[in-house]
Amino acid sequence: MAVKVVEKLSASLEDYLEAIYHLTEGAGVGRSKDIAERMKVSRASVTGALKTLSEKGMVHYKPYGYATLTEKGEQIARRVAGRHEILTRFFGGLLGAEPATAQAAACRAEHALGPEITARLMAFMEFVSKTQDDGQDITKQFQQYWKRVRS
Amino acid sequence: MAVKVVEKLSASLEDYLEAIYHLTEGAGVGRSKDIAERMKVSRASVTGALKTLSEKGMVHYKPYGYATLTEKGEQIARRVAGRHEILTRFFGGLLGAEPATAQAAACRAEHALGPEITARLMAFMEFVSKTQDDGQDITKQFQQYWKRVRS
DNA sequence: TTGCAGAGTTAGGGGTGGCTAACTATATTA
DNA sequence: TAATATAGTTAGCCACCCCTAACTCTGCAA
Repeated sequence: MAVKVVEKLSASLEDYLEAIYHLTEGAGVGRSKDIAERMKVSRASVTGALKTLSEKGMVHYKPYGYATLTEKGEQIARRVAGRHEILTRFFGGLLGAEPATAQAAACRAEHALGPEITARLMAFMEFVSKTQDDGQDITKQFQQYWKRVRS
Repeated sequence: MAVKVVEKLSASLEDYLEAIYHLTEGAGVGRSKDIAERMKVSRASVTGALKTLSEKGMVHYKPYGYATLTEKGEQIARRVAGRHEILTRFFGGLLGAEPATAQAAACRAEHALGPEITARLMAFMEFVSKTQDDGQDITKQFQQYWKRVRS
């Protein structure tokens, strides 16, 4: 009578869910080829991943058909995408890294964050965006500091 | 005439270097058994990793002997340990997560950060520790915000 | 010096996840 | 409707990294 409350997914499978999530946004469909292109893997790898995700009840998938997320899959995809987004804003917006650099780091780090850290980081970004001192927010202050400090 | 400027190591191998680095600090030696215990892997896994790291010129290692880092290995280990440390301070010190939670997340995230993000994060932590507003540093302000916001 | 406990290694196996090559299904278009 | 291009799958391979079981080495104690 094992009831799996939390499905543990590998970083790789999480990435597939996230890709499908973004591809199916706005009436799009999850085509194998597009997933492969987006993730820069072969179509064969996508097939394998879809099979695994299907077995885990994360995607609706039939051979030669489109892939769509199940409720469970979408839930996880949203969470991963959320982490990705918050990290991108942190690395890019606050720390001031180049968009591409911030994106890449976020994609790698998103799997490392648990709910606790995620919640706190979200609150922190909110806190930062709300705090104003002398008409200057923390972002601006740090950007000045960074300019001064890097040489 | 290929000159490997940057040796790419897997997250796993980086972890082994970091473990050896910490074990050999303060006149200690890198014993296989201790590495295994620290990393919670079997001794057999350690042997395999040491062999690989030795081939890559990261550790001095002879069967049945102690492991020590080469200059190249120590350089990488320092970098990884530094990232670990800065992330722990960020997650724990600034965001206020429990030490164990912060540690664990840092260990997972340390491999995801490139030099650019690392440098900026270090500067940010420095900036935070130096900034004082109304006799309150950002850490304290955020902790108050967090208390208010979480429910 | 011998023998034994504990440390270290080897052999073999499993899971994941990527790849290419070759095959099959689908869909488009003439 | 039949040919063909494109999308998708399958099969087989490799790399990584972990495991257990069984063997070997080393150093210490009797």
